Amino acid sequence: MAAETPFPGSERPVIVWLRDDLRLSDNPALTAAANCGRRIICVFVHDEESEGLRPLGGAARWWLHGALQEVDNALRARGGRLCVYRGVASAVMPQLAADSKAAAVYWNRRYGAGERRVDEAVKTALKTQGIEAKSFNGHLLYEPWSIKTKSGTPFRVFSAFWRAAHEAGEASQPLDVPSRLNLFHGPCRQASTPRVELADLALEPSSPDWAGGLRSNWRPGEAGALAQLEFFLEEHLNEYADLRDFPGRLATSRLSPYLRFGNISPRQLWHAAEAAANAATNPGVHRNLEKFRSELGWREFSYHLLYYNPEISSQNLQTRFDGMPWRTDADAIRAWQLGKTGYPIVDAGMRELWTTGWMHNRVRMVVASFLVKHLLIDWRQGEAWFWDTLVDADPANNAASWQWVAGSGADAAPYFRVFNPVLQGEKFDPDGRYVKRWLPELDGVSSSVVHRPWQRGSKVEVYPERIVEHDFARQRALDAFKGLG
DNA sequence: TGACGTTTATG
DNA sequence: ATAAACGTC
Repeated sequence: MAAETPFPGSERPVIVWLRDDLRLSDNPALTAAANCGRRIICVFVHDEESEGLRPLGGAARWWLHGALQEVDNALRARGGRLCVYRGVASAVMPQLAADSKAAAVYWNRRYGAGERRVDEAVKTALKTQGIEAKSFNGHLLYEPWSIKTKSGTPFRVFSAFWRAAHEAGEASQPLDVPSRLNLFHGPCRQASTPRVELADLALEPSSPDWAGGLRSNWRPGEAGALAQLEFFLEEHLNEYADLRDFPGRLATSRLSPYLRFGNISPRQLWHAAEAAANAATNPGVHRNLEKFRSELGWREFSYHLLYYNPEISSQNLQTRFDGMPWRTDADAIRAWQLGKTGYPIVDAGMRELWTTGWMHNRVRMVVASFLVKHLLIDWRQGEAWFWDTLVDADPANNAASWQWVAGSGADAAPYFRVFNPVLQGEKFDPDGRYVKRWLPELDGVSSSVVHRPWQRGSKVEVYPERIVEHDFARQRALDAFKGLG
């Protein structure tokens, strides 16, 4: 067969390398490519081989598939397509750039250690080939190196970090989808590495197909993100501060998986929330806006911690926790994973997670506290389960939040702060609406005992026995903490 | 972005 | 007698 030009056309194209920025709006790399006037090739490389890249969990893989599909659809609607490859990115990208005779490769930055190593290797290889490599900020309001203490060290306390972030200036305005995209629409051939179909990546579960609950609860991709944002701003922003902690109210934004894969950007949320607040007339608008923004702030802080603590998902930030006498208890872990601990608020959360790939934020704190403190099981076990089951499993947020709950984090909850799952349930799910949604065992149980079904008179016979009793577990956790010195 | 036992204030 | 307030984990 005669050799054919992999990417025909006389003019040298620009490659946009998409990663955790699966959107067309507010995408600085894409906008820069559009502005440079060259033809644009949009590329995704599925890299499961490079050292230091953590393989995605099952739920996240499902989301990634849907988000990539949506990017491809959006590009096709504009006369282009998404070119998908598989392999070691630091080899594939330079080869692809050479084969396509690209003038430049643009991407939005990542902040994990392994990801930065890969991106650095790509940049070095491209420059050796005389190809321009340029990176942008599409993932954060404030990149880690732009926020520092007066003495030049990274922040370790959220409130101080967030105050300094405000002083660093307002997040910049989001970019529109480029009005003119000169997209490449050819067959995406490459001489060295064959292009693959999205389905070839096998990101979706096949048999058994466990993704039904995910499919019926989520619509991955940019259009789904914008729809969810509009719904949240319309229905829930104006009661956000008061109701976000009540899992029965569905008052949170539910935007986390979209942020994780960059189906929407924090800059878009920052400014869209402000616009919605300005248009509202009810009292407390400012308080709700600031509360929502501070949740974006926690995400920023997590990325700050990840950048300065590359091993955050495997190493205690406070090394004294290395001496914690974690228990080995496979039965307890299994009961926790399955939502059969005997505590309704814990069990409801874990079943919501298993069914939908997501869990309400308040309940995440309760189930995490239960695993780490009541069961004395290493937070890394919980982090790993969340990594595999959450559609929003995020390299920064997941690890930083688990360490926060465990008490091993930088600015962590004190270890002696042990959530009482009964009181948390009664306080934040007073009518039992949330636990009943996920626990059919509790049908018809009165709200007065729905969070303590073992109590005499609750008439709950089928509910799992408590795997550990609260007072005992609390004391055991406090003793273990005291032993850390 | 807790819980809990104890003390103190108020009637 | 009950509820704030307080100290400790």
